[in-house]
Amino acid sequence: MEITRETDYAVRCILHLSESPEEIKMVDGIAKTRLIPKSFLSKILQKLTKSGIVKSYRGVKGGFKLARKPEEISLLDVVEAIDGPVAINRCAVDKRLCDLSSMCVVHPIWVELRKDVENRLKNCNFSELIKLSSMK
Amino acid sequence: MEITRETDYAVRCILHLSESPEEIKMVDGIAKTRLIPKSFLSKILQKLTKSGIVKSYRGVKGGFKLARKPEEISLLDVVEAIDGPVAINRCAVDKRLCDLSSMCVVHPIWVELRKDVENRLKNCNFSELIKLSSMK
DNA sequence: ATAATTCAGACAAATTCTATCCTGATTAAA
DNA sequence: TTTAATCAGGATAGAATTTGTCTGAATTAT
Ligand code: SF4
Ligand code: SF4
Repeated sequence: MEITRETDYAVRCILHLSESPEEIKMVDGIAKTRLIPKSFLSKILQKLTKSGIVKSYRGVKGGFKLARKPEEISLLDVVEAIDGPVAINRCAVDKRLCDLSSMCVVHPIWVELRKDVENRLKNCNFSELIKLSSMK
Repeated sequence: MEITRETDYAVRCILHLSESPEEIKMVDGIAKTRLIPKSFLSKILQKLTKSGIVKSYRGVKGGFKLARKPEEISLLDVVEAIDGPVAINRCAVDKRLCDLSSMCVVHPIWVELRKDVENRLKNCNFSELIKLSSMK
């Protein structure tokens, strides 16, 4: 039960952009400072753009910057943008995916755990994370 | 971020065995009543045996039964036996898996979330789950 | 126009998931 | 002692997902 590297890369990337939310940054620079394969990051940024977390600027002097303020972006936003819903178990996102769900005693456990994980991720925004890094 | 089907099957299986902890049950019967592919369940039961959750009995009238009481088996035990550690993110199980971990501000978040999920799963044992099913 | 940059999609290697099958070992019972 | 039932372990394999790469088209500042 792990997030993918892709998701971790996305988090690194948003972290990077959060450090100077006004600046437009290029894929190449982000990739190098955050140790992410460049062309892979390119794809990730497309997803982040589609889900409205970053904004893209094409052409010369183009690049990416946050679409909203760091405090308005949660870890959950980023994780869901890349990996889809944090399901924990498939039935927790849609009962109908399992024929046993109506009589299954474990089902409610997964549903509850899912909510819990989601809440924790939702309560963690990138403004807070950045503050932690400036304290070093 | 999901458990695998294999893990879900394992949980179903332990649930089944927990309903009559003294009885030795055959793969075929468990597979049929819990809707698990038989040969796959066979493999799963091998893992559960190796990790000491169930005991196997070979030969005629052989099969499987729980190695300890249902209240002494947690969801975490089963999940870990099949899927390995509940990592949430790779760095949460071993910092050294990521070169950035020493200066990463997200790392502690994953570590904490991991502990939290583990505790929830640890606090859920199969005796409690069975009680829920008998209340229907 | 030109150069720089993202966008979109096709492509593909590696890994993991989801099994199946076969042979051999073990055991209870006839 | 023979036989049938049952698990153990390993080989195999298709499907899905992960983890990327590459290329050409579109866009834009200069
Ligand atoms: S068996 Fe229960 S826990 Fe497993 S997928 Fe079905 S409903 Fe969910
Ligand atoms: S970048 Fe941070 S969160 Fe991601 S794997 Fe490395 S230490 Fe963990």
